[in-house]
Amino acid sequence: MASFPRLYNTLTRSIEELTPKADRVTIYCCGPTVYDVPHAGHARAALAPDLLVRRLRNQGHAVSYVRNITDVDDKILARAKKNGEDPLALSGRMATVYQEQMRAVGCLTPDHEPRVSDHLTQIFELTATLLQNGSAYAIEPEPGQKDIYFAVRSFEAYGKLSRRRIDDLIAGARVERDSDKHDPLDFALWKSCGPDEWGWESPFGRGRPGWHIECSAMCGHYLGHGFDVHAGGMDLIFPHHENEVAQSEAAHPGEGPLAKLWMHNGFVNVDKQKMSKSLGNFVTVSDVLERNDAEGFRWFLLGAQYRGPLQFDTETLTSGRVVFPGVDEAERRVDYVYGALQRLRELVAAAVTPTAKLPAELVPFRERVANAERACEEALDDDLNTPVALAALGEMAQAANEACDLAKKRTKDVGFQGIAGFLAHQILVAMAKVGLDLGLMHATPEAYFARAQTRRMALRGLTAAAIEEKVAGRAEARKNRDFAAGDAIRDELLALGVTLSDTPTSTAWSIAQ
RNA sequence: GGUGAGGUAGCCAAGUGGUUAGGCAACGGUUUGCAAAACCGUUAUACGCCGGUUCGAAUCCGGUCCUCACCUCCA
Repeated sequence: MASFPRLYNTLTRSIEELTPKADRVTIYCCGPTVYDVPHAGHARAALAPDLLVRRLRNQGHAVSYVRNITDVDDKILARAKKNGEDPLALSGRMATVYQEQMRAVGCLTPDHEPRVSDHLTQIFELTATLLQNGSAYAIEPEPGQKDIYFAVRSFEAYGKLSRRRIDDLIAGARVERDSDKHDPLDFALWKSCGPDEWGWESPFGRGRPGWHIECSAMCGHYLGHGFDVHAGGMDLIFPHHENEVAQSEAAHPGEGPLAKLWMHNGFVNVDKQKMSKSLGNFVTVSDVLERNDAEGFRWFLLGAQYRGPLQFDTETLTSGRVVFPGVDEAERRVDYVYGALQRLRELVAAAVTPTAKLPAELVPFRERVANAERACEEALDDDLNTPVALAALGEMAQAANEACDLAKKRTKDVGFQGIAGFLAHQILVAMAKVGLDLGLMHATPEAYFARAQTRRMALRGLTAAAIEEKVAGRAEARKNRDFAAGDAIRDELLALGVTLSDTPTSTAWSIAQ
């Protein structure tokens, strides 16, 4: 029986079960305007729909996922001018960075990543439709040029998404400089420009599209009118999404709403304030990935439910180095879970004896893991409650560690080892499933720890060869039972950030964050 | 002014009427040559404030204080 997640719908202000119109769930996410590198907030915004897509696919549903890239915009033009760069070269460059970094934080590549510059035709068509049916009007600042505006008052339902009344908006009265508009709330579909300015030839003369029209044109082109889920940041509810609704629904009268369900993610806050370019308090994704593991960052972002605020703390150490304590903490959790996975894999590698009936002392482990797996899925289906889902994954890792501890105590019981290995295999399967939903734990533990170690060594200016030389020296001292000398070396390494852990046969080392 | 979100233990963060969220940090213990990791326990009868409803409220209702966001570009 097919089931679907329940999600908060901004349109109805309530939690609803996602009920797709057709066999394929259609999802559109408002991506970034690419005039600069992405910051932590962009990553959070990409994450919410990514979780939904993952969950749906893992439940066996077909999904069409579209995330646009706005590569035509006045901010891009302004930045390009400043750089002395072609605007599309700048936006192209930044789009690549965005795509790479979103992939790095574990976001699936969307089925389509349309760019405005490739969809001018669709924008022309939509604009023409709105002109034809009286939803939009043209003003001619120069002969042969046209500025085209959407007539907000022609769309009766205007304000239904953001719950604003037109008259309240007028009362809120920003100063309107462009008095050519019929109404101060009207917004541009097409902005004319001179022959030497950045723009495209259109049926309305040379110019550039307005801010909102590109999303209406692209979501309609890829998903049709009336798709299932439209996602984006909370700051887009008004005016961007309100205007999208107005444009698209005015162009498709009688065809129902543009999107059935609107999901909006909360902000990443720095000192309780929204992280934003204009405040200058932003931390870029590169800043974080330089310092922390990508999965640690993802875990951090999942640590708060997507609709609420997420507190991003920064701390400057006495050394001057800036660290992100919250991300560090999340990364330690990732270490913990990978550590448990590694132990499970070792147990499986040693022996696996499939059995229909586990001994009584192992039954509780299997039950805990099954419960945690169910809790994780239920949490995700309940409006993507990722903090609860992460707690469930942590519970699985803890059960795994306990089971491994138990097996370790019984190393001489060969029969038990095989059965424990079988249990370990089952736990691995369950954790892999949960990891797939969350977009976490997709590396092998060995690969994860190797990459973490490489990065942490680089941060501290250490090399493996230097560390191993010290470790060898300590092993020699310990072999001679000169524990004082051995401990001195260990303390020396610890001061450098290297932690040693002795096993009966060898010494492993790891780097602190 | 209009609209919306939120205030939960030292910190982060779930929870929308009654049975443990979870994590981090700190401390104690098991284990260890000593450590690390792992495991167990404590910190924790926390829910901005004042009333009300109820057998029972962090959770519902009324009031109030504070914070943040959107109304101009924003994920």
